[in-house]
Amino acid sequence: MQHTQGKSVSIVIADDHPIVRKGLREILEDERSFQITAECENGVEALECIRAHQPDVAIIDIDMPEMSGLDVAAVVNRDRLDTAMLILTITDSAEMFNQAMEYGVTGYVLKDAAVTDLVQGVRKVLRGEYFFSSSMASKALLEQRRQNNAPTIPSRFSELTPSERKILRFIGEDKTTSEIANILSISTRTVDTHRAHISQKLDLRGSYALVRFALQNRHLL
Amino acid sequence: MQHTQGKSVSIVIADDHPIVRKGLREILEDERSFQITAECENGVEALECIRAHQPDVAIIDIDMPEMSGLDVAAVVNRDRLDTAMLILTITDSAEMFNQAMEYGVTGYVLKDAAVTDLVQGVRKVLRGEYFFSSSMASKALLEQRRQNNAPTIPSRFSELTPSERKILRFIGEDKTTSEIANILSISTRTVDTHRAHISQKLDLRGSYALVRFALQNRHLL
DNA sequence: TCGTCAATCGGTGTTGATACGTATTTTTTC
DNA sequence: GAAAAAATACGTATCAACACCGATTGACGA
Repeated sequence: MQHTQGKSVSIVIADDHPIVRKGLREILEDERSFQITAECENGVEALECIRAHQPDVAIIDIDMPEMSGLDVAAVVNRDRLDTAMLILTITDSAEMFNQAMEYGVTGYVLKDAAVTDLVQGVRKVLRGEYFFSSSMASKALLEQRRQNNAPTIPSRFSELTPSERKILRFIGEDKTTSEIANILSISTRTVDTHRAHISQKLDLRGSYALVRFALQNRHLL
Repeated sequence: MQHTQGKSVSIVIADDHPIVRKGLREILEDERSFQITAECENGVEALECIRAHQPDVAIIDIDMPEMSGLDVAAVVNRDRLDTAMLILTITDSAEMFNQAMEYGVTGYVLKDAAVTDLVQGVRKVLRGEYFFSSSMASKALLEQRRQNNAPTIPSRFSELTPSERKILRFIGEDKTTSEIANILSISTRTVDTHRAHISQKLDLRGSYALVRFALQNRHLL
């Protein structure tokens, strides 16, 4: 990563809310060395911007139309673009966090973080360091402990097989077991089995918990 | 409503996200005559601020900890405080919109509205006029047409009785009928009856639809 | 080739919720 | 004080899902 010292830092902002963009711009422009190269209002645009301007840092909202912030990160990572990424989000879901990490995102800031957090975050990712909002950091620590120490309540979402994910999507769409069976032309018992496996892996009990999960994690499916 | 002409306009901002507050402040301070009297980060604080400073306009986020923006609006309305209210929101739910209207809110701006919308909105509510983000306005028109023309699919959410709302909240918290019955020390059959009435009023079929509704409209309950 | 895993399908009993109803008591409102 | 609305409770049949348990097939890698 370049730009470790005194030169100007180019930044691209991507968020679908103009008010948030304005806020980000003002906060960042209070820093002498920061320069906003472009503002984007969706994921596709963000990707174009990053390709075109090759900024030092991209600040990307997760929840955007067209293409989510995670998708943008995935492509930036795949194409090995030389732009450090800082993800902005309101939710602090561990799954999204892990996804982001896999896509080479090194900064993760909650929208309700302090203003100074953001500036600090940009500085850190620029230097190739990691930065997380403090509340996020505690989450990450928990996660770590979970993976190292304990066989406790592992939310093994990533272990879901393709079929299981498909079923889970349908559940989120309010389909009953027999409806799903009809749509997929398989037996209801098969769907039943898949449901059972999903519940096991996610440590969920009861049909409603499944619906809740599917609704709340639609973006992962 | 006072302050119809050239004097300075005092404004209180309430939003739990510092970044959004910063954005709002910057946008509003670009207007000569606007003056930010205070920033609040939750509903309780907002109410105190409004009471203490008696601002001309309060810009209130709906989704705040402690006390929602709607609750704040309800109290401001009940106590007949002389502050015009402009609600900020990400969702454009018709129910919330109607609630807000009932609480004397005259401005309703989506967070993804244009920056100019916000300034314009403040100006309008200050003059005692109504202001809605354009996308909101079209929703309102639809609503109107629905109520005038057609007896189609009336979501009679407001007809829910207090008990029914209470039950619905529990349903959203994943409680079964018998659990709810235990908690409230009433018969399961009573809870059954309430469920049936709720389903009727909301035109929902199946237990999952109820859970979905409760989850998606938690803020209304 | 052998084992593992994903995907498929089945039996049976139990629980939770719905869809019909009806009916009493309490509270609110006029 | 009477009418209306809300909260309370019950019967019975049916359906959807879970919780046990079991099994077979095919693919892929060690």
